[in-house]
Amino acid sequence: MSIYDTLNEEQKRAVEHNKGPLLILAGAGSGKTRVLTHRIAYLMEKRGVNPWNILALTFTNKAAGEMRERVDNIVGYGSENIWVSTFHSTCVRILRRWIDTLGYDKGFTIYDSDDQKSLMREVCKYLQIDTKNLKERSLLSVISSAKDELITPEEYELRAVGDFTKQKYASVYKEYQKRLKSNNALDFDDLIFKTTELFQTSKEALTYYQRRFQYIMVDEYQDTNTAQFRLIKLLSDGINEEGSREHNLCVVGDDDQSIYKFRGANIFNILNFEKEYPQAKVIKLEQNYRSSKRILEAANEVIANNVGRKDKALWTDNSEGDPVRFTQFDRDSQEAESIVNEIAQNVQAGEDSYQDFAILYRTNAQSRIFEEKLVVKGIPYKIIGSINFYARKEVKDLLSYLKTIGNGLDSLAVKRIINIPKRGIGLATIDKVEEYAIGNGISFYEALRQADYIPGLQRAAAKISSFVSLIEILKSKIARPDYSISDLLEEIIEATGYIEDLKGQELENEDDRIEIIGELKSKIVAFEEAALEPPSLSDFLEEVALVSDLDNLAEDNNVVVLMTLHSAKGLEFPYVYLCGMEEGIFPSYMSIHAEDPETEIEEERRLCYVGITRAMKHLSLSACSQRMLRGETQFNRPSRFIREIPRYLLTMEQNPYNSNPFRSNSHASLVPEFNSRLQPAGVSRPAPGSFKGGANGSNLSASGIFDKNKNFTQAPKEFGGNNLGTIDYGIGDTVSHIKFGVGLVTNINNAGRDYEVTVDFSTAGTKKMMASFAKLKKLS
DNA sequence: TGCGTGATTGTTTTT
DNA sequence: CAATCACGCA
Repeated sequence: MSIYDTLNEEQKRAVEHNKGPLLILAGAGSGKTRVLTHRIAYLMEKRGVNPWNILALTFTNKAAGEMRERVDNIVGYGSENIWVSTFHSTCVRILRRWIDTLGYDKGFTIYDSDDQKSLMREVCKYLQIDTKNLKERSLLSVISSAKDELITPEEYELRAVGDFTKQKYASVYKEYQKRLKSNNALDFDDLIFKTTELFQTSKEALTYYQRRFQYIMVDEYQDTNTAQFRLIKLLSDGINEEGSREHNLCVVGDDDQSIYKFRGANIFNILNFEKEYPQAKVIKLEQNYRSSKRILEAANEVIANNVGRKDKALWTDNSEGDPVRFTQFDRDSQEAESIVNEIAQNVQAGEDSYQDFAILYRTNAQSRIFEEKLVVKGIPYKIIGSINFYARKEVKDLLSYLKTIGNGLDSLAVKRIINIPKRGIGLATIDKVEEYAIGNGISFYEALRQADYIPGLQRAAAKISSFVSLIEILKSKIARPDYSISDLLEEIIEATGYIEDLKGQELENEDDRIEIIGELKSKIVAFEEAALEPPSLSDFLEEVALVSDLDNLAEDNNVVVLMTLHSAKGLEFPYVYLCGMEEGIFPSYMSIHAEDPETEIEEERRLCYVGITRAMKHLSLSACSQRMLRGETQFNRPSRFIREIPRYLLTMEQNPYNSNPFRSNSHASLVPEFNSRLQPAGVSRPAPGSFKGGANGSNLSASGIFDKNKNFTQAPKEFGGNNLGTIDYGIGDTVSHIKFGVGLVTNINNAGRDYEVTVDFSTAGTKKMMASFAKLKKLS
């Protein structure tokens, strides 16, 4: 029996597809990584393709690492010659070799978003742009979108004619790009952009890679942006020995999981693949191997509310599974505590371990309260993505030393550390040096070396030269072949007295900070040990620039993981808690109030689909009627996505913390149908001592229970009353249900604002349901 | 130059 | 509730 026999029919067809473009529409959990890895194996084993000629592109290092590992496992030999890497690393690798043709130095550094912001700050200062009105972040996002669309500063300027704001953006973009170049630095978007630029200017480079990459695979194709699309297209446009274009391009994606529009992802890349390549073969993978029937159905029902999707229907042979749970809490603290307690109980019961649980949320800020509760309970956990390790202050400081030593042209790094620890070199001095540097067309560091010639420095000049000689000494040391990066770091800490300085500052979390430095040391050591030959400083800096939090997930083994829905894509967990299912949180306030809410809500819905389909066995959704967000209390109604899940798939619970639901402080109804009109979630910014505004447009005003204009302090009291509608059936009556047909009412419970009715259906079995959802009709 | 204070202000998601 | 910023003082 061969390894290919374990594949289903469609998977097999995808794996065995011969030449020409192939689009694999792979639903969530349909085994797409399996198909990709088996296809690579198949190409090598059965079609004699040289591993050297295969390129597999992913978006995250984690995905790349997984694919590499799985390929290694099924391919006997030669797998190390396959290029399996992220778009960004691939581009870095190419640029390291060729970027001099674009006028950059091959030792370029990569700027992260903090660096970008610092640089943009300088640009704004230089161009005298008031960053009160135009924030650095928004300018950067304009530039980022331009780069995603492969628009150069010059083109941007051309398009900006007659538009004052755009002309301003154009000048910012130009200056920003100029400074990046003089710092010999590239930002994330440049990595892709410059690679396409390289391929368009250097026939030699393009031909080289076209010849090399005769088979190209792209994972998560729905997330590609225009620049990435162009890159793939250029690479796959090569001519084979017979002189024809084969386009051996295999892309895998799921339009329903396209969640990176904000980052420039162009969903038409996947929707129009067949137009771009009319000869393309399309294969759909619709069998899900991950989730229970109920979870999958919930996901299908939610995503069905989107229009303009590629037609597909996911199904599974897995068991029915437990119902999906929805719990409505009063407060975010209760939500967190309840979830954390539940995880603790489950683990204590012995069936499951911490790593089986994931807590997913829309925004990073929501992790905080969970962290609090997890710490109290002593549960091991890992929060992905909130702050990247390499973005920590201490780490950035020390890395800036490394960068300064490795690439003196990176002025940002030099400026960052010139006064860390304090050397008495202040802003005024830096400005003078900067002026001199610009005036003489030299780098900032070069200007520092000439400090003696800079007018007006006086005492600072001596301080600068001692800094320069420190760097120079370190530079000469790293040139020695036996001197490692970890030695260098050690030396930097020693020579600068960095740790002593840290201790001297008497910060409250001093120990954490020192521990972080230790962690950096061990990461460097690990990097050096993993390398086949002694890595260079720039190798390490490159690794650091491209690694994300998520990539290290496998390092911590048995922990509960917390992350955003975006980060969760591609992962799976037996238990998934999808929390903060509230209007204004998820879907986000931004999407509800966007210029084009329809489109934005669809993206949120895809995100919800991604979240639901992460769950294998147990899915628990929750919302809070009251939530603290950045120092203010929000009152939110349950998310519309809850309502999109059919009732018969859900069990609902309300305020488990209140034994008496009538005393609940809840301001939002559990019953989504109750608020038939969708309106913005209410946010109050109360003046001290007085609540005003409030749950505008919520069910409460709609129901007439209280008026928008009334004070909130009074509202909860008034809301004590019950909303129980009347039901015209009782225990023992026969009723009919729209989906389940005819059944016998066996029990009715008062569940706070609603009745929970238990019905014994002749065909569908016994179901518990909320009276207001079930719309039961009395028959006798 | 550097530090402390109070005020202001912000919010999605990330390679 | 943060993080950032302007301002004033040593």
